[in-house]
Amino acid sequence: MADVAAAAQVSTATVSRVLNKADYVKPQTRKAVEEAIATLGYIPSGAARSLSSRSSRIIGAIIPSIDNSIFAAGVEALQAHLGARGYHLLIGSSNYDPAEEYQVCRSFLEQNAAGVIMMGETHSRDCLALLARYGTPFVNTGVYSPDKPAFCVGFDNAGVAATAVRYLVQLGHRRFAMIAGITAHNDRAIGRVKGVRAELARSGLSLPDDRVLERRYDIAESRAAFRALMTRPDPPTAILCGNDVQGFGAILEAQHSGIRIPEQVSVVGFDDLVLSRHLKPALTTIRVPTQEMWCRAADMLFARLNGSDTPRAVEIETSLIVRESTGPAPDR
Amino acid sequence: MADVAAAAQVSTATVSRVLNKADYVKPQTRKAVEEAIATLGYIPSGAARSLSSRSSRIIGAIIPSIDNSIFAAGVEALQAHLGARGYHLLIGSSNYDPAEEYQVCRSFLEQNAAGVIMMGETHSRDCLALLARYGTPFVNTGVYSPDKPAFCVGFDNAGVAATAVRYLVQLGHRRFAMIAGITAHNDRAIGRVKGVRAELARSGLSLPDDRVLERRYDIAESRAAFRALMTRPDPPTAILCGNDVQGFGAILEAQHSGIRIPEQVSVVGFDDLVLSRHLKPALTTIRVPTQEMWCRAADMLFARLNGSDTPRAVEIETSLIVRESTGPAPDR
DNA sequence: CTTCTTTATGTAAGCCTTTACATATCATGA
DNA sequence: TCATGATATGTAAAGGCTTACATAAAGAAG
Repeated sequence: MADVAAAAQVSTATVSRVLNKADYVKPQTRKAVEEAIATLGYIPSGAARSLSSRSSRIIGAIIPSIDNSIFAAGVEALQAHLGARGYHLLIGSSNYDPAEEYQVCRSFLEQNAAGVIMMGETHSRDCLALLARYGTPFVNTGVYSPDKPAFCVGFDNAGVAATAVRYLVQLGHRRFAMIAGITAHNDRAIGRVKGVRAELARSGLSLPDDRVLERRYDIAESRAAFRALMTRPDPPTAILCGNDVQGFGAILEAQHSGIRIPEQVSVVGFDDLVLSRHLKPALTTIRVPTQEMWCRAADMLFARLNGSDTPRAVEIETSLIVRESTGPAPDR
Repeated sequence: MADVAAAAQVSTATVSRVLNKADYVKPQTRKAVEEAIATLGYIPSGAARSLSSRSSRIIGAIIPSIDNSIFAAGVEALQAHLGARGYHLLIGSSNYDPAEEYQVCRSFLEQNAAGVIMMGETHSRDCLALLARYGTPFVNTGVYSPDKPAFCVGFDNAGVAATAVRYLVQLGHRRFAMIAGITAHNDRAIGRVKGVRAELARSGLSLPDDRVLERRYDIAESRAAFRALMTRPDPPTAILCGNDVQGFGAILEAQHSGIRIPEQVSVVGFDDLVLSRHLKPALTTIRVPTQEMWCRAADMLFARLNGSDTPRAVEIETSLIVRESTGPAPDR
């Protein structure tokens, strides 16, 4: 930086001002500095900047599992969004484990992250305490809870799941089952199951515990779950899946075992991954604008970082995408 | 840090020594410091550490596109690997564009990354110059070039692709086609095409330019490519895909348009994504131990960072996984 | 018991910025 | 012409750590 200052015949303070796009700097001076920066190939030290300004241009994102298209797409979009604004993305995964989440969060604070994005709203006390102590803003994604104090951007998982149920009930379905995500420490999964139950109750229907199979978001496990469900004495005519990966499992297993979707059983996914529309039958699912969600989360962080205000809870719009995997309930 | 030092009744230098697990520190002193750290909930400042030590615990990874299972799985594994060693993962994506790669690389150096992992070995001059100037070690992944100066961990794309061709030739195939990745700036894609051509040549066969369709790694585009290939007057009996996503496109399109795989045409993928074995027919493909590859890349970086030595080029083992999408060439 | 090593700890400079404060320059209106 | 306020730039301290160097304590050797 001293070299740049010397080359441009100004002080380092001025170089800093040019770098930070702020304050008064004569256009002419600015130009001289920018040229010096370019010719010298000067790259400012992020460490020094962050040490000196006690804030970094790093945003941390804690993803349950990057190895899931829905998160991968989100991370991709987030990275681009941050990059375009001069920010860097630090990522960590929690494996749906609050303890790991805490560790990752700690490591983000170690790097002096300016903000943190997390999935869901269930976090360990320690994690929240840490964030609070450092005054680091964070936002929860994938959930929409206007009544809670935390910032969030997402949707009402229960409500959205209910939409799918309503549609199936209209199609005449009465015997439901679910291949749900593992609900432990996963409020989104919990919400979806709750939403399904609540909506069924509204129609005087129910979802016995033994018709809710909690499985990891994994094709093999979901295939097995689908098979198990369909080989029962009284198989469901409609299966709601915790996400599209589980929906894929159902459809692929049906292809293999000759079960006809939607004639024998309707299947609904959640997320609308790219593959969903290409499967045969194409998967009816809930579309979630993941990319938008993550970018909004970043924007909320930015807003808070520079003092502009932002709504505490942002709801993003989801929609039921009806494709070929759902149809009228079979006659009995 | 001063607080910790005071609480443990030592100097900050000693706290630093405890933190860095080095030098002589009496077990008793170490214990006192560790307790002080724990009770005070002290988290060292990464910025200050990196400023002072001119090295960080950050590794940057430049991924062409995170939104591709193969990279997502790699990133996931890498993140866990680094996290377990106290390192942080900064990610950026290049979209297969050297200019973007350069920018990302620059931003990593800004954060004083200790090392960088990139895909492939085709990088812009500027990018390499930057890395050299900062003395930041990097390793190329997905390629194996023992003769080149850069560190790398991967496999010989041409050679591996040739394996698949050999297998198909043995099955009696003579009319080949390829749905390849976009080869611009992508040495892996180039290598695979080259390998296919070379191996065909060895059998006295050839692959006309109009039988190599370069498409993005995208299901819709690959489906269209497969359709285009199969509706020609003289359709191929074997199609090699640039990766599994393209293989999925082929299989899914076949399901939709009633083309029988492998009776009419054999299809081979590349990567062995999770989905491949679940499709119908299951996709014959090349298994690549991605997770291992990325972790090895990190290890090579670590080795260089602490002066231990490491081979310059590491080859990881791939294997042809024969499943249902390949079979004898149809009689003509 | 010295003296010399080895081991353990302390002191303080330096890493590269940002930023509060000081200073200099320049229109502007009286 | 001269205050005056706005604009533009400089000075230097501070931020939290690492580490070279200095020093103190503890064994080992004589």
